[in-house]
Amino acid sequence: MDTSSTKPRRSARTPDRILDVAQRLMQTRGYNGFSYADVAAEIGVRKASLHHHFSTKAALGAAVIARYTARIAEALAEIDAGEPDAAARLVRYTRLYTGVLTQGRLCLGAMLAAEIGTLPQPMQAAVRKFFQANLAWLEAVIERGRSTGALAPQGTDAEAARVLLCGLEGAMLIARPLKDIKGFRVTARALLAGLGRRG
Amino acid sequence: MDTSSTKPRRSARTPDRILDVAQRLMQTRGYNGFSYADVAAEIGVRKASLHHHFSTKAALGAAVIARYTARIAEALAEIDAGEPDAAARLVRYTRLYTGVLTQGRLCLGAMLAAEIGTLPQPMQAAVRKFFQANLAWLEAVIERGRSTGALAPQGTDAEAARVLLCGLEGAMLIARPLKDIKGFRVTARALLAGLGRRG
DNA sequence: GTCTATACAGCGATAGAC
DNA sequence: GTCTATCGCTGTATAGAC
Repeated sequence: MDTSSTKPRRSARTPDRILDVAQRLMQTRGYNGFSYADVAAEIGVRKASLHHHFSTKAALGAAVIARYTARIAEALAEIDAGEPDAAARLVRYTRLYTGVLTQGRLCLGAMLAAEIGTLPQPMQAAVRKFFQANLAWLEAVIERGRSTGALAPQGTDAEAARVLLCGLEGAMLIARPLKDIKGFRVTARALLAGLGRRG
Repeated sequence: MDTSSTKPRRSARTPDRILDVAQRLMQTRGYNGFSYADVAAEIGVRKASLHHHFSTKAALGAAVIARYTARIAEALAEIDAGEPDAAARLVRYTRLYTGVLTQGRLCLGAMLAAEIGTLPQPMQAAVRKFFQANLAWLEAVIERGRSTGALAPQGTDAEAARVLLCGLEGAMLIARPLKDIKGFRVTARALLAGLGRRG
């Protein structure tokens, strides 16, 4: 999932800059691994100023995941609009992940999934929504691919969607400790191959 | 990965009890999500006493991941000793994951992988070693399965090993926010099916 | 909208008595 | 090996001036 920001121009409004920095820190260090002090230092304001825009850390976290999910939805809609072929749609989907990983980031959903038990309740619900949206889109694409003959996965559409989502999120998760982005690309390709005609 | 403890009997020595509690907290809340105070309260001692056994939190964290990796190695050796068939070995491997998940825990490796950028350097290296050990074992099992005809995965043995590892870790990661352990089981089964004869 | 100043809780860690 | 006591720091959050 890219969508780190459409254009991280310095002239962005302060709330957006806060969201950008908070999102990057959440994707690299986790929700429990960053503080208002980190964000403030990077934006160039004082901690207290952040509270004017996002009253609590929980509110900031919720805003970040909400924007992230919305941007993913936009990205998926763009893929649908630009790619008629199901297999090509999935390739573009995996490229979203590659984009994030090459920035040294983890998918925000994956990071928050790991921390799920420590998150404020609204964020927990948002994480769940995020994965459900991804699964729903993938399932629809796979269904389409099966009907046109572009894809022939084993098992149900829902199962194939989940295998792909879990495989990509897991590959991203593991790529960073292994310091092996190339391995992620290979794994992503193998996952797509598994959905192919001979799958 | 189970190995939460061979026997969590209450009469265990204090260092072991500390390790047990710390491990469970690390698997449920993450390294950045628990404190000495949490462990001390649960063990029934004071924070200062923990420092007598593990001088720093980093040392405690390193001890937990080292023990975890060693126990996994034991579990894999047991599988090798007890199961000649490659496919059956993989089934037992996935059961290790199911055991952890049904305890409400995440694989320790997966949790620490998410937090990797915030961990003390020795822990980062240990996480990497953990995944390398898992991949090496899986690759050997898959190679054996291919040679006996029990398995016929697409791609190389290394690719198939990585797809399985990433798929299982990712499925575990996502199962908790989705509150869907059943979905994990289905996904694990689908991943194994993908390595089968028609794969 | 940003600042200074501050409150207050929690953190990891240490000293020294028992 | 465990305790009490405490240190220094960082965390989130608030009050009120500018």
